[in-house]
Amino acid sequence: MHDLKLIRETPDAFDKGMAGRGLQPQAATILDLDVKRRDAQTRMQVMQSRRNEASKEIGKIKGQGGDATALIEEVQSLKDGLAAAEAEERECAETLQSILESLPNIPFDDVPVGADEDANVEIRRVGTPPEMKEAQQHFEIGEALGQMDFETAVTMSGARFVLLKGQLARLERALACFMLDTHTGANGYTETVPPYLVRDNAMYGTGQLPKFTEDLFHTDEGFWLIPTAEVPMTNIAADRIWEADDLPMRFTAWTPCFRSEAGAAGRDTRGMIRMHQFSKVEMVSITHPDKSVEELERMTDCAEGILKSLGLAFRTVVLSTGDMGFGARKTYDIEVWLPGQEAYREISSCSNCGDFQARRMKARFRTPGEKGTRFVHTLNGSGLAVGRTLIAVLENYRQEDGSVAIPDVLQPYMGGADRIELPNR
RNA sequence: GGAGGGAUGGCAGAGCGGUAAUGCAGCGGAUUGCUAAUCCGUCACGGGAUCAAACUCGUGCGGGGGUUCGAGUCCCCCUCCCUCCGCCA
Repeated sequence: MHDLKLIRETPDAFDKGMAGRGLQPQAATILDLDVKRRDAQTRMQVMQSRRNEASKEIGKIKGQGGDATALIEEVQSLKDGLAAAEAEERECAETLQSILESLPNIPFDDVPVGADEDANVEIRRVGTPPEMKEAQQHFEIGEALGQMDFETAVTMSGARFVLLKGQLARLERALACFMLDTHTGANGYTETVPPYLVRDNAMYGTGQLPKFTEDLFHTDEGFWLIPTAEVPMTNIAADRIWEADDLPMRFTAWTPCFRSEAGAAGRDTRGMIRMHQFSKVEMVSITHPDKSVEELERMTDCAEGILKSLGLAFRTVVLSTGDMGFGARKTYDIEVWLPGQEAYREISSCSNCGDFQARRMKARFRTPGEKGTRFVHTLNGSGLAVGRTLIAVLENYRQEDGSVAIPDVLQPYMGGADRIELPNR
């Protein structure tokens, strides 16, 4: 949600932000509506003022047993004009609201301007992709191990689902536990187990609604399945006034995520890169407005730290203005090296949303000694997508004999095992 | 699933057709002074005015309709919360 006052004050900066998103200038339309709305409001208020005054008078006269017929008729005569002004004011306000809530957030000035991912800028590369004689894709490896079963998943759920078994199932759990332990330990996040089903207002708060319903799953009872734990964890701050001392709040959770992938038909159809259901360890920070810029660096560092611990090569890119998500002002994507694809693929996305979500969900804070409240800033980042991390481990740690080595830091979580062997047949 | 109760400012809490009490917290000020007390003001959002204020008008009692000169209050619809019973991990 955008701040109308800000648009009034700096319409050019607003349009520049929208241009970066590939949108036409919006400020003129918005401000025109704003002027119309205020004009209608002013006319409305003049009539309301007269009505209130007369009504008070009527009350007084009637209380004294007098005749107020003339005044009553006057108020009656105001009705049509008042109703018209009210309708106009309301119509403008609703239109304004629907425009403001459907426009994406304004990118920071240091975000590269561009239409799509081609304009993203790589800012660092960490680690070296391993030399491999014959790299395989994760589904080849997983199926050879006999522990990654797409066929069975299809029979019960259709495409974009997978059944993991045995040590691969455990590897998923091991990865998630390792990530959670790292974030709740060294990184200072508070672990949560949030709801996986939420209502409209929560989805509106983080920006999935009203525009992106087609990406979501919905139940007959009116719940939405969370596409990321960002939704329930960010909404922890919703509709409250916090104390400045409460900030920053840092939450993490390991949850399933549900996405319809409506716009992704035909993409990543093989394997478990793009699933309707996947698990992810998410980080959310609720910060003071002055701290969100540095918090994004911190959060990205936390995500990268997991990859470093796992010994996986990756690169970090800044998304261009056209490639960023709806609510973000700046986003870092972390892409892990997948030998089977000979490509870096997204495994984490860390975003600073500024006050965009906070405004939608009325998440505010108060500072002692200051009057009034301000909106908090919200950030979210994957730390990491567990399914894709599992893929990365399989492809990067596959041995020439077909077995898969287990990274050192995961071995305690795998019952001490140091590799996953091919089945004896 | 059945039966009830409720939603009012940051929080607590009155009001039942005639300008939204009061308390606590916060903010501004005054005063006395010793680990704070007392008093006054302020205390949501929006419009107008202003360099900015003072000022002024309006809206706001979960949301939306209706009745009325006038609705927190009466009527209708919806949402959410709570309690009890039933069922259940």
